[in-house]
Amino acid sequence: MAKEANNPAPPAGRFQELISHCKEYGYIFQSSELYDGLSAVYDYGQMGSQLKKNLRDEWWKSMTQLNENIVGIDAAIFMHPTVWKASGHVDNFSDPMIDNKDSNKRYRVDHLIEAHVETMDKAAGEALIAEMDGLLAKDDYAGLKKLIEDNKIKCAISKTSNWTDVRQFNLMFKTEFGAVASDNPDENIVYLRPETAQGIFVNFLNVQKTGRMKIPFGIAQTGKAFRNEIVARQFIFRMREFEQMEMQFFVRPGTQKEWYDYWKDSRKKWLESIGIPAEKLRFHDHVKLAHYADMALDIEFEFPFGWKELEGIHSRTDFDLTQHATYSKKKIQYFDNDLKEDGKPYGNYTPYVVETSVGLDRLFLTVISLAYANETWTKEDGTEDSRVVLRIPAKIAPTKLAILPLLKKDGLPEIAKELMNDCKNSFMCFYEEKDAIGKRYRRMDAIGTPFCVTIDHQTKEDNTVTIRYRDDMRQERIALADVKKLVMEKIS
RNA sequence: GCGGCAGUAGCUCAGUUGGUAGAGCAUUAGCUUCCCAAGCUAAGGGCCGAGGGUUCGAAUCCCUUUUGCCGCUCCA
Repeated sequence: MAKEANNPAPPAGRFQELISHCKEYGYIFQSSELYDGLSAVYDYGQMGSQLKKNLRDEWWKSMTQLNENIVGIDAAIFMHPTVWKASGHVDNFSDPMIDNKDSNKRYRVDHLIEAHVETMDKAAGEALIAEMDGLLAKDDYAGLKKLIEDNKIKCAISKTSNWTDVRQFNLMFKTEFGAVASDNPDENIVYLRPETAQGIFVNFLNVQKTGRMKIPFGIAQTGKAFRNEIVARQFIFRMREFEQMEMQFFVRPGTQKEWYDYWKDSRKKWLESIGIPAEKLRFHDHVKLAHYADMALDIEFEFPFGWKELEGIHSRTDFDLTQHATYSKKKIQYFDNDLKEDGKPYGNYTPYVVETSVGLDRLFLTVISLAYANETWTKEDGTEDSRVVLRIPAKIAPTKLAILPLLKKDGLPEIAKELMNDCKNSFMCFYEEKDAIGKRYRRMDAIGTPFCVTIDHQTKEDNTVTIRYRDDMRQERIALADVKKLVMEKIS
């Protein structure tokens, strides 16, 4: 029974189908749906949380277990507020913005004023810049708006001065720390981390010393990060609360290029190893580099809505460790005992960092959008048949094996439950005795279970069962005693 | 955040000029069934996204709000 996927396109419509399917089969629900939902926040359901965990475990294993020089940590979400000053997030993550009501075009206030200054004579321009800087330093948004209006600054598109109020868009969430509010509210502010990387940098010395780590070495971490995005859309692609899987690799200065190339290659291979086809992945070099980077690229995946970033590889130089050394007034260096060509050790230096950072939610979306297929075909009797199937690779599928007695009588359930008890300690199993066997197979296809075994009357006679494969619907007869071993082989 | 469109059962949708809700599939409990959904019987499930207004009466008209989609903007 050869199958043909009948709907490779259109992507937009298929994407809607996928979102519905994720909800219907317990993969992803909108957060607080009972109360109409919370914008761009999602919950993982009974199937989704297991798939997400399997992806996280696979990443964790590939980093920490398979690399002797990479260790893992789990840093807190709350960090000292100064961390975010040192990292640059407090200054760079918030810019006053203003909208033109006629063109709906949004501008950064400083960019808007600076563009206007270029049309003025030099002295007047400098005075205006000085005035703007003064207002920006005081966070005087009303004053900035007045400055724009007084100078009759116009929108380049609508040519009008019909502006909204100036607003601050700080992408970091703030909350209060400690049960009792201080007289000075600023003293109580902590941020929800906008990235997990800083938890690694501030623990660099702890891990290096207690783990007796020698450069080059890496520190891996998975965890939640939070960004108050202005617009967060496209399902779980851009969420306000999301999970990152990051590894910061500390190297000798001057060797960052070779490690950057190494991880670029290594990470793409890993993505392919969990079933992402090479032709659906591409590198995209950053044209404009962030303040901390000397090289940066995205590994992009062709999502149903286009090529978008899945993972980032950044050469962060010694920016972060140097910043934390400056702000904490503590020395953050590494003594390298390896000998140079002249026979002397490399000595003290601040290591350079190559970062790999992948969004776990985006990886989830990648895997499930590749797996989803809505298929129809013609049966031997000429009638149409169809199914929706999630071809999630067996090693990351949430449920590995469904155990199905053909009938719920004649002792078949007893044999099935015995097999269930034998297998469930080794991998996730699902037991089902209700409904016709074909219907149960369809349900397992819909949640992505790669293997089904059916216990029938012949099982009682010769201890064999039918195993049915999700991907091609093929079935074969194997010994009951071999089921566990076969599944273990397929998922390893 | 701005503009446009939309929100009826788990899913896909119907609901006639305003008269307080239906279908199919799904679910649950039985029956039947010896290998690929859609055989029989029965049951459960919605105050029509939320709040307010107009009206004798609102799923239907108006306002606000929320969520989603598309475009713009943003994404160190």
